[in-house]
Amino acid sequence: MPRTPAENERIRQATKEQILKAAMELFFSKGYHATSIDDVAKTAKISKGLLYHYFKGKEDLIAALVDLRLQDLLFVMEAAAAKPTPAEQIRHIAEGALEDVRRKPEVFRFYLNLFTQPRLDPVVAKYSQRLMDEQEKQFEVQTEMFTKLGVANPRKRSIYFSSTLQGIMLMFSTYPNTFPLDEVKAQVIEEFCSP
Amino acid sequence: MPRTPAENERIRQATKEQILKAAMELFFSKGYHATSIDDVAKTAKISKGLLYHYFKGKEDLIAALVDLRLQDLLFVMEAAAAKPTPAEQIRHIAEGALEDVRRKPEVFRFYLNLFTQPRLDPVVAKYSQRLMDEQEKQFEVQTEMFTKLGVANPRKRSIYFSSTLQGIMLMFSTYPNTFPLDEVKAQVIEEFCSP
Amino acid sequence: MPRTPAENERIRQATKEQILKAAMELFFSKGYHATSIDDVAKTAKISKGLLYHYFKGKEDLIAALVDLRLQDLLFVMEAAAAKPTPAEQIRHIAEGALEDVRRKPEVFRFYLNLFTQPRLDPVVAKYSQRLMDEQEKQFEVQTEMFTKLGVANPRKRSIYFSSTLQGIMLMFSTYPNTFPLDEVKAQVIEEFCSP
Amino acid sequence: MPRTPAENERIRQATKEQILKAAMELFFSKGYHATSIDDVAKTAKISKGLLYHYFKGKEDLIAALVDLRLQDLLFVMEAAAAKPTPAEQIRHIAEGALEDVRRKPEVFRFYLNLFTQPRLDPVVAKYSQRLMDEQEKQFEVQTEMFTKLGVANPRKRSIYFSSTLQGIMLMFSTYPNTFPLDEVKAQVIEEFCSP
DNA sequence: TATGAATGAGCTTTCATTCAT
DNA sequence: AATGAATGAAAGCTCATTCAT
Repeated sequence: MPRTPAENERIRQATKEQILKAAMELFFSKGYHATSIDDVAKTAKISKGLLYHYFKGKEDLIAALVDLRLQDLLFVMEAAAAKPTPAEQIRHIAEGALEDVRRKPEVFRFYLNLFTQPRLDPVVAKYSQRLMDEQEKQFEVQTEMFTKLGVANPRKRSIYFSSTLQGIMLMFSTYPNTFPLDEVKAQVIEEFCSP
Repeated sequence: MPRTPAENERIRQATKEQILKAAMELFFSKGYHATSIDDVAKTAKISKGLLYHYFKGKEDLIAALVDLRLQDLLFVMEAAAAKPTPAEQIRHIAEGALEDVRRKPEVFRFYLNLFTQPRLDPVVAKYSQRLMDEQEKQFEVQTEMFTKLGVANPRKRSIYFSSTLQGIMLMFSTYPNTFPLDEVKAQVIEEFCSP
Repeated sequence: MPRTPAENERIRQATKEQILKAAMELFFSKGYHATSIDDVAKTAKISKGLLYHYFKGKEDLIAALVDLRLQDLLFVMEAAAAKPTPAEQIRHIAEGALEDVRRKPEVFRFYLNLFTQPRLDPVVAKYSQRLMDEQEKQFEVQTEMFTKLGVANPRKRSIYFSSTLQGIMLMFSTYPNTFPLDEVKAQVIEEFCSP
Repeated sequence: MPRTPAENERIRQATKEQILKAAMELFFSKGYHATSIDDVAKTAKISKGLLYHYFKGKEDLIAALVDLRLQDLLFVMEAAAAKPTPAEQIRHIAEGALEDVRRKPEVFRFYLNLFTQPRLDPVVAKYSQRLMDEQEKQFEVQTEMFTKLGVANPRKRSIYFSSTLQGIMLMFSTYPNTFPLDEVKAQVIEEFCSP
């Protein structure tokens, strides 16, 4: 008797997750190009063939990871938007971003690396672009928050805020052991979360 | 009739530069992994064999590019150190960095990409490390400047300054057409160059 | 409640036919090598596993198709042999063959393609051989017909007849839209069906 | 000192020929699909890499072979056209074709196999098409010859001639040991080369 | 009878590097 | 100093077939 569709679906999801987990682990530590499909399959303890049963190819793996990342970013943004005051909203963005990088600096590092990929890389560029597009969308929302906060030049303020935040995350993910994240975080919040 | 040794040396230097120029052009636009040795040789209009005569391999090319970059960074730092007052020194660092990224955003982007390379990439990681080491050294010098400037917590201030600067460069190199670099630059200088 | 054995048998036959129909459709249009087992199963709307339940493998599919083809050829030959006079017998062969190719040029094309397969193709060659063997057997029967017809050199005549017929079928199946099959058929019959 | 361009060209041509010869040998005996690039490289006694240095891929090999074939066909046709009378022209076509298949039945067989490839085979179909196109062009020329010969319905006559010729070649290449080519050839010439 | 997840051998192709000249 | 023919390891991917259910 064949497995039930539900059972199959369960197996599918479990295996896909297993594969994505392996891909993450390897991409994060060795990078996309230095990771081979064979590596991923071995790490996920499945055959290469099965990997191709679930993903169209190596590129599909990074596409899936980028999708997950975009969901995460969106999630933080939505949680921020749900806050009652603009000050709290901006504070949530800052804290969300900084706590995220604190927990998994190498993950941030990986996506930043993807983000800074040369624009003509034949495979990776399009995922870099997706991340940039999302960031741009979120930037608009964030500018609106600064407007409501009542600062003088909200667009410029928003840019400066994003730059500072990105810079901190970049620095922290580079020197996770020595960077004084708490202090810096406090200063950011002090500086940007009051009108 | 054989060339003179001096003539030979001139040709050698010219050819090496030609190769490095080609490598830069390609690495900056397509990235290290997507660029093949064949590409570099063709772009430099020389044979693959000759390329291997001057450079040990593909990795040696990126090593040379990183060396050039380190020289550039050092040069800015030395010029800054030569300024009479700490305020001017810090201002020079900020202006040097920002004008550099303004001129060649894709170059900064490339080195930032290298900088954020996963730590276990078997070939690229070590150049990533070199850039990090140099940045750390410069950070110490810069902290000294902030000390002389007389700010309360110079180490923290220096970190915050670096983060901001790096963040701005990252953002500008991502959105070179819309980022208001002049305004932001003015603000940075205002914020960090007075005690 | 279990199915009756008769019911089971009916389902078996229906499924096998479904699979063979799918295989035909795909082999005829894309060819044996370009058709995957997955294609066949999907087209037949059954699972891969079930396909393997009914057929030993991909090769078994082509074996079944060749068997069907041989039956068809045999059928025409037997119908011809049943005709009262040799002239009518030969005429029946010609008409049978030409009407067959008229109806399904791509089918003839496929078997001709199989027929002309290189002799060392590790999987397909043996089916090519079967078709050749059958044709040879039929050729003997046909030569006997020409003998009865009373032509001078019946063997040579039979060969010439077969060649002409095969040539016409080849040409028609290549240019089904422009080839004047009726005219040519009439000429063939005129030329070969009188002593 | 590097090799001279002329010397390089000589090496290139020799190696390319070596590869094409190996490809022919294998394609003719095992078929396109059953022949791997590895087979070809091993037979040509070169590395796989070198094969790709000279040919873009497996498909490029068959493209080259088809080009050679088209040249051969064209050559026969031009030689025929150079004959003074239409009867001699047609005779030359018949003899050219039949002598060619006599010499290398497996070559004809291979190209016929290619010619009869299913129309949707993703790689091979286009070369099949090229052969068909060329045959159609030659058919027009041949029809003109029959017109000059003064037969009643030259187009039909030309079709019938081509069909017969193709049929003979098909039969001979199938049964090269028993097919009475000389006799049949004589009959063809008798039948088609007089007004 | 029926499913589709899972395997693994083998394929085409790329590319850093070497080597004869 | 200079060329480009030649190599070979390793990559991404396909697919006939098997197997647990």
